[in-house]
Amino acid sequence: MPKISDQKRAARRDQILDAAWSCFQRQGLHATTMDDIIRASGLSAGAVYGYFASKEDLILAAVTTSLSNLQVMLTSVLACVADKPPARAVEDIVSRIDAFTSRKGFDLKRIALLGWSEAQRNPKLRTTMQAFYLTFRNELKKLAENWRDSGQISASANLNDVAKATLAIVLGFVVEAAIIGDVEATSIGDGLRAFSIEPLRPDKDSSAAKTSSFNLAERKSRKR
Amino acid sequence: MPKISDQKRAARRDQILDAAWSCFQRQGLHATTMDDIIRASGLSAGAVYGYFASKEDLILAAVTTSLSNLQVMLTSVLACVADKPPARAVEDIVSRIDAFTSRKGFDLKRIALLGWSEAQRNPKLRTTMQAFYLTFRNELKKLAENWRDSGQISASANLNDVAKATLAIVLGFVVEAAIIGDVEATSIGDGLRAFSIEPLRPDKDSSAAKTSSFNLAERKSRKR
Amino acid sequence: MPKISDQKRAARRDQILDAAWSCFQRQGLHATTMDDIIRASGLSAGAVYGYFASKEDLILAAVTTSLSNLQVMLTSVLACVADKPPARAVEDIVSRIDAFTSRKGFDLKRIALLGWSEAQRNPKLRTTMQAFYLTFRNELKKLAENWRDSGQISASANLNDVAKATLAIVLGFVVEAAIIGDVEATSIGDGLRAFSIEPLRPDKDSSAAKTSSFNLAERKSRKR
Amino acid sequence: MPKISDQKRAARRDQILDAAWSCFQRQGLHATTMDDIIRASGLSAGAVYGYFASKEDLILAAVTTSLSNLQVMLTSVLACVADKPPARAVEDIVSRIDAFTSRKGFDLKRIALLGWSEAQRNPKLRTTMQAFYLTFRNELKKLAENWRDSGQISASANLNDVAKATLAIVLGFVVEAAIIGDVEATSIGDGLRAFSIEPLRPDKDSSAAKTSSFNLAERKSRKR
DNA sequence: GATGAATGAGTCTTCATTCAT
DNA sequence: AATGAATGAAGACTCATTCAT
Repeated sequence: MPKISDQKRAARRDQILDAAWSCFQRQGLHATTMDDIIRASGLSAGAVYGYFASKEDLILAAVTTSLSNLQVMLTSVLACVADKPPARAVEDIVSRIDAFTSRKGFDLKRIALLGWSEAQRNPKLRTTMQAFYLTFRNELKKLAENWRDSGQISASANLNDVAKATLAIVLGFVVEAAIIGDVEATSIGDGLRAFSIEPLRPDKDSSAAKTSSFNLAERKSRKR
Repeated sequence: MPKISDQKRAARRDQILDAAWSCFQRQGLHATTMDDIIRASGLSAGAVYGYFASKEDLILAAVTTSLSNLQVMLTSVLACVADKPPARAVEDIVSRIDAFTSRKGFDLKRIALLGWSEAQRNPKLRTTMQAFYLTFRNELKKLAENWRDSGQISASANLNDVAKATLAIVLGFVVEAAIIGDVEATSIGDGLRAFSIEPLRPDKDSSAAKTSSFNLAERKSRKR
Repeated sequence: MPKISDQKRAARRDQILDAAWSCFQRQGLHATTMDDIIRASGLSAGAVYGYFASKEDLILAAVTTSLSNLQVMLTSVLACVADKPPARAVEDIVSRIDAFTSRKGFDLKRIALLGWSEAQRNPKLRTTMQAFYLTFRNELKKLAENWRDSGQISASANLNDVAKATLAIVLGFVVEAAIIGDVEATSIGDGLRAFSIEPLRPDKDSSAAKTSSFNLAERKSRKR
Repeated sequence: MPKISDQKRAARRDQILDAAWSCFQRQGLHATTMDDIIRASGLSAGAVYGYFASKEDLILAAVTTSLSNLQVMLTSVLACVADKPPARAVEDIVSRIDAFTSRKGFDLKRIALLGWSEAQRNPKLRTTMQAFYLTFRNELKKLAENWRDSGQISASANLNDVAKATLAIVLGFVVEAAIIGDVEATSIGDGLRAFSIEPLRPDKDSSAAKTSSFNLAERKSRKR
């Protein structure tokens, strides 16, 4: 039988990964059986094992792929956000993360929790994740540099600390949204803004659409 | 063996819970087998099942107990922190969480990730957790009220948003510390302070710029 | 501590046996756990094991006791029935068996099936049962002798065969009643009578109450 | 191993069912472990569970299959027996049941007792069995109609009662043979015949009286 | 290359029985 | 004598992985 084309192979791989995430999200990483994934993928057991040597492998690939998709997205937001003031920048990042789905119908936030948990006991996964978050945090540090240079944060601030705190807010949003579920990017943005010297948005009502490129529609019901 | 005293019974229960957490932390919730826990507890299978009806039950009890211990601790920190400025308050809360171990040798932060992950697929656990975090967030809102009343945050700030953002920072610290591992309470405190009007700590200015960004060990000796 | 009186001991034993049958009847012999019986008896595990050395022992005792109660009853019916014609005698025996409950609320018929099944794999039980049924069949043979001597069955009939067939009808009634549930003593009596030269009961409608000492009330809906 | 043929699949199923019955008959339904059956079948645990979802399922299938085989057999005997006089017909039915083994080396009679016992606590099995016995009894009723029409039983007999009594004799034979073990079809036939107007078998008179009551071995050579 | 039936070690859980108090 | 907590050997069932076809 003729070798399958590389393109087809990649498509198959994605098909399996899709199926896997769909199951993982519904049942968690460990409660999902290979059989669940096999059935969801529409392939045979042998076929799936032709692409991934073991369940662990499949989990690793699934998480890595998601992370890599996320990376691409973050690079793009960070570029857009380079010149924005802190609270706004964080809000935009969070907003994009909130909206992000590596594949149709998948909630990155819930998936992240699964990955973090698994990283506790899977060193390879842990390493991959650390690298990812360190890279991201480094980008946040560059952002912090901009903020400092433009006087938006204290001139003597330790940029590493700022990056750490900023990353914490972003990650914390993911947890809060996944577990409690009533948090939005704007809550984080407005909350953070309250801490700062940055004046409240003057345009809050009149020009909401212009102020942020991301979905601010939900803001209407505000004002306590 | 006639009827065991309530005290002894509770002690046995704790003994099992201790064993369980020790295993869970090492191997994760699902990769831990009942046999692991049974052996770690020093009891027999039957005895363990006399205290917890199923593995799921044991997991639920383990998480719930941790949460409840955490609750007690948080109540006490929140009282201590009521009059402190934002960054300082957050730093103190985070610091206590960082140091917290419900039982000797257990890292609450790693445990939290396991619980969050499990809450995705265990409705009872999810509900318990939501209640816990909502309660905590409500306390943070009271704190935010103090901040506002004392002019430490914007007078027109939405307190719910402030509480949400504050909770995010705290939860995000847990993730960052558990996954990357190089974050401390002071990083969060200092990072957050950089955003604010709150003056920098007098003993900070001179050394901040020199501090290595990833090696934070030196900071430990700083006065807080 | 003083020795318990023999009377009290016997009462305790009966209490356990009662509890056991109640469970057995509901759940079957094997699906019933010792704990079920212990709880139903209101005693402690140790106490129950003070009376019966093992579950097998308890089963054997339970069946044996029932059989022995049944024996007493059968002796009395057989005496009453000595002079009655075959179909009537069988009907009366069956009727008494149908109504028999060794203990309040227990259906002998259902219990019998459990015992028979268990006898397949428990030699001691099997032997006990064989002895019981052989004794009963021997009584039926004496009955058959009366029938033959009074010309109610063929003079040249093999009395052993008659006893075997008679026993079969009685046992078969138990099965049919336990499994299908729509059979009564009168059906058996009337059905058997149809085979014989014995004229149909002339008193079928007018004097039902007198014709049989046992519950004929249910006969009303007859006549196909 | 690609898709297995339906035929092969059915053969494997039968292989498991054979193994199961072999164990059940030896040890009873509940004392038989899945491991016993697995080992007896020569397959693996997983394979067996691929054909039967649970032990309960396997028991149900085993009983149902036996019942269905029995059904086929009974249909054929009933056809053969339609014109025979009562005692003869019963004797023939019983004789065929006695000889029947759904699979080589299995004793239907012992198996029946196990099934009846199990039906007490398994509603699905109970229903299946009731349907089976009701069908069979209905066939017996048709037989009874023939008997009545040909004057072999009382013209005014209630056919339902006759069918009930006839079924009782058949079922009772099964019990008696399984528990005591010294009964044969001829005993039942002869015993029943003694009750009736049906003339004794011409070859019977001379030897009947001499025949030992419990050793029926000699009877085998008698012409039927 | 693909299939999916088969494998069998490993999981959770039960329960008859014991024995320290 | 009585108690009931503890034992631990099974038991039913699962599921990642393989390999004959």
